[in-house]
Amino acid sequence: MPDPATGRRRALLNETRCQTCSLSSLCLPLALEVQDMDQFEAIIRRRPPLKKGEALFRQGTHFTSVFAVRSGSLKQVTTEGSGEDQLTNFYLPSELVGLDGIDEERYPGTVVALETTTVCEIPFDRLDALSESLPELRGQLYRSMSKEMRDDRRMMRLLSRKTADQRLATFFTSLSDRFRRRGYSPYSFRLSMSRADIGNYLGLAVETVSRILSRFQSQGLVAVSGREVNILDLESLIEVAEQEGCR
Amino acid sequence: MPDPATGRRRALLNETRCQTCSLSSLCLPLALEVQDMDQFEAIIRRRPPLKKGEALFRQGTHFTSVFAVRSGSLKQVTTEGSGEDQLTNFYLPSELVGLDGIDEERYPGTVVALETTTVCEIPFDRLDALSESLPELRGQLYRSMSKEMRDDRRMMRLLSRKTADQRLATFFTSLSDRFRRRGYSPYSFRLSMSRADIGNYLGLAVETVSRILSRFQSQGLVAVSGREVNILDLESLIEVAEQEGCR
DNA sequence: CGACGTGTTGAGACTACTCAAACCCTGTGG
DNA sequence: CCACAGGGTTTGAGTAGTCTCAACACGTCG
Repeated sequence: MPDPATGRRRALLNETRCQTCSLSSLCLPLALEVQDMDQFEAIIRRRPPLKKGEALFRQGTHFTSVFAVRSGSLKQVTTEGSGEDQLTNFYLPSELVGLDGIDEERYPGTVVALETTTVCEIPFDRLDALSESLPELRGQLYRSMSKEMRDDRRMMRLLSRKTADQRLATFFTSLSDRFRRRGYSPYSFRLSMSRADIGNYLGLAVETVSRILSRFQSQGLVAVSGREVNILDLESLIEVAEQEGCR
Repeated sequence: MPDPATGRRRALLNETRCQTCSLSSLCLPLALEVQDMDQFEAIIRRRPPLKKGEALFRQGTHFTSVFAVRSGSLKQVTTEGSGEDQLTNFYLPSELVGLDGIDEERYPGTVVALETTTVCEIPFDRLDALSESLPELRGQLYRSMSKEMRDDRRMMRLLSRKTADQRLATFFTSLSDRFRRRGYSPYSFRLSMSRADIGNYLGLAVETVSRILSRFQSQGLVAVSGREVNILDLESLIEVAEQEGCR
């Protein structure tokens, strides 16, 4: 009879195998050959699952690792001065958290789990060293950072040019797309974030988020019940998100 | 008597020497040892100066190189859909342009010179290859990208939480700081961008920019005459930029 | 059952936008 | 040398979208 503790340990080890991970086609080692993946897996550290509301790391603490989301979701919140918080990002499975901490060697925001969440910890010094001998890994790292910069620019455009309606529509179509890419339904999903989070992220008051959601519902674009979302007319939603010259 | 053409050629070559460049302490090779810098210089390509209004590259064209600004300034403009342009960044000397094109291998925006501008072209495949053998270069590249991500987050905060006054004040204090770091006066400088550019960047109408500048002037914070700027009270300007709970 | 967190709805206020017109440089051509 | 055109900038008046404040509804958990 096998020792249950060892069995559990082996199971945990197994879970960190990138080769068996369903996200491998989206995650950092995506471009790696099988033999290289072993090296990559060797530097990954397992983390116990985070409970809802738990912090992965806090703003200002020393930067040591980046993290790949394995399951669940997180938000990044930055507190500047004595002002109020700014929610700068939501992270879904396969996405890389913490890359913006490299420069100053401190995390520029607190990252909090929105639900039970598991992550792979990737110590950055080891990752950097490994990226020396694995050009594909290095390339993927450059691409990840570059993509995040592009996404940020898109967000800046949203915040400076789009109306509240367009922002919400963009938020939902973008979420839908991210779920689709990860193999989930693009039409039906559960929001792990509160209305307040959405508002903070999109630069809108909670009330505005709520109002517009109600209107979308009455227009037959979506069916929202609490945090449960059904997208009824993705086409029109995309149209709202991208309509121009509204201002 | 030396051939004037060769002389000119030699002068051009000389200008691309990082070791004699006044920006070396801010630029990409900042962390390199003298012997490594030679290797880095070997991959840099000289570009003829850009005239005001000329494009360094256009949105959607194939990504090949990143560029370090040597003198002058540029703006990055992204056109999405058939909507209007969004100005996503201004680039000053020593800053790196084009990093957001790595991911999709296409430049996500058109970058245009705001005045006569010289840049160093750094072919990315060569840079990537060199970053394999020069850990300091690789680290600096990671840091540059990470910093740009942090700056983007700060911009998102500005766009979603700050009033028009705060945005303008932030814009000026930030410019002032960037000039100071580059050895120019932090109090007196010439804007290379138009009011329209500033408005587009900050998510404000031109008229709003103009109005608030007039008010800042009457409040004794700055003296503005056309594109000539004198910061009279940097302290107060910073205070305006960071005041909280204004909304 | 009551309390709390979360979400919804309503009314009024305010910031920044749009439209419109005037102003001011700079360069150009007579 | 001046008149004039044209872009960029400033100022004014009215409007509209979003915020704030406030009350209320819903659901969950002790």
